[in-house]
Amino acid sequence: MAIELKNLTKRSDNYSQWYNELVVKADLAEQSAVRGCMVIKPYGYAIWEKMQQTLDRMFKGTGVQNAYFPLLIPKSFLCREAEHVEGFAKECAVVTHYRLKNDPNGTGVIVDPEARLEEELIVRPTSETIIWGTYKNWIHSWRDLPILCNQWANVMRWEMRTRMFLRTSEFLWQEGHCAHATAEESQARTVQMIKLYAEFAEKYMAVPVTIGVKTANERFAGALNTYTIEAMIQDGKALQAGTSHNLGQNFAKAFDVTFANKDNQPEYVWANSWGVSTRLMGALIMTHSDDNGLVLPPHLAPIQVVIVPIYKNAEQLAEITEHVLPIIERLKELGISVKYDDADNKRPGFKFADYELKGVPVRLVLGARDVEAGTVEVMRRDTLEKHSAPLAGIADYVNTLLEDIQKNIYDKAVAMRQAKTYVCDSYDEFKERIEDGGFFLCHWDGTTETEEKIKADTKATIRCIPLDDDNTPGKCMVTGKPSARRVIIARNY
RNA sequence: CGGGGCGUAGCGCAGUCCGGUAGCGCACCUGGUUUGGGACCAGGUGGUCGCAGGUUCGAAUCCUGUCACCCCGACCA
Repeated sequence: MAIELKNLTKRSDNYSQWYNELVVKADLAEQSAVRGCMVIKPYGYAIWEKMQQTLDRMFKGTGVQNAYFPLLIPKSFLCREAEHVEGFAKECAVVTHYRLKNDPNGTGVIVDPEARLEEELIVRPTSETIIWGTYKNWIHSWRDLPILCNQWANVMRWEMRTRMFLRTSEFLWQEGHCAHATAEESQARTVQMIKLYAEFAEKYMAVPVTIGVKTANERFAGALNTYTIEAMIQDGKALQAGTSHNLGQNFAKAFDVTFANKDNQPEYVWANSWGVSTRLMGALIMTHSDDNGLVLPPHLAPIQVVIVPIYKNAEQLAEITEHVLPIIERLKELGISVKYDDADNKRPGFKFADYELKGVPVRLVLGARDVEAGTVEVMRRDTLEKHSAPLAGIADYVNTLLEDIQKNIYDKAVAMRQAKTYVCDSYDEFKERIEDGGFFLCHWDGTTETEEKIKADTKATIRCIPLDDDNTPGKCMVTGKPSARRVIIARNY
């Protein structure tokens, strides 16, 4: 198949199309028959699985256990927390009937009007309500706390406009829901989990992120505080990659979840919830990819090394394979996933392009020439550089190279973000420069009005109030009123 | 819900203005030659032109209606 990806550039006006085409051609996903939903194909899902496995390991290291709660939520549950229902009501899919029947007027089936549910069920947009409805029965005493549960699930938000991985009607995610005996413990857990997400993003995805707090405007519906990790995409836009919410006692009060504390006094429990979704796939793709396709970080690449033999006939292939097998064995010993592509229905040039498109970090090529010279050609996906290396000890060499690539693409992403992060004190200058994207570090007077003015004027929003140590006060860029510190303002996905 | 666009083979498109045998590229099948950066030659398979009406001897093309999907907004992780 001819791949035309190289004809696209990453100018911001067609970045979206470029991204879409990349997702489809790299065989990650495709649009489904259901509007706004996507089919994740095996290769795309393999990357998601790597993410899942890594996150799961990290969660378990903090004492979190996996559980599963129902897909359908009674409407009355969702309505219990006022802000929560306000936040999600506009985008919920609703189950109203439980049966179909043959259409009496012809062919096909219709919804049986007799089978109307007494109470409608909502397809979960998130699970706080059903989980707190359940936790109520689990929690009686301070000895039952904390409860640290996570679930891997799908959720549905009936978005008007969708984009593959970044915003689909149905998406896969993980949602953690913790119940604690004290406000301090719950707050500590909220921060712990956002930091865990940041570590995952930087160490495994090689995506640098900024940890921060959301403004009241951008906060999760029903939360006291929302912590976020914000990544920067190659076109300079921001992408919220994960959130952790301190829910205070809001949900405990809504669902009447109390426990007897050590003084035998009833007390509402303290809650937090945190999640990351298949949106991380979007962040991964948009951060590293180039015009040749995906660039996957070695720590998450389903195939870390591909070996392509060059041969003219079966005898040559047999000879090359003899040299390749020990390499594969040694790579596997080192825990490296390797694919030996000796298929003879595709020519080498096609394979090269195809594995580049799919972002495989390292390619080894072995032909008669190499066998004779005792060498192998090594190509690294991040820089597209190739060179010859000795066949002896090649697996260990590749092992080091993979770490090199991991570090390099992270450094590159950091440099890109650095180059597009600006300190700005003039609103006029801001309005002009925001058109080209980037993070703007600006002073803000802390009011929702100013935030909304910025949004109305420029379509940019306050992405977060960073958690870093730079707490220099100043004057609001817009109103001139006092500001405690700079915040990140950007356009976002 | 506003503003644009599109619907013709599995995919990407031309043909529509001006009605007259359904076309091209890729993919697929067969045979051969190839194989160190997306192979080439020859032959072949495949389509109720989104759907429903209408005009006409005749409609992918004109008229009316309708349904999808895509992009840009509003909304949002």
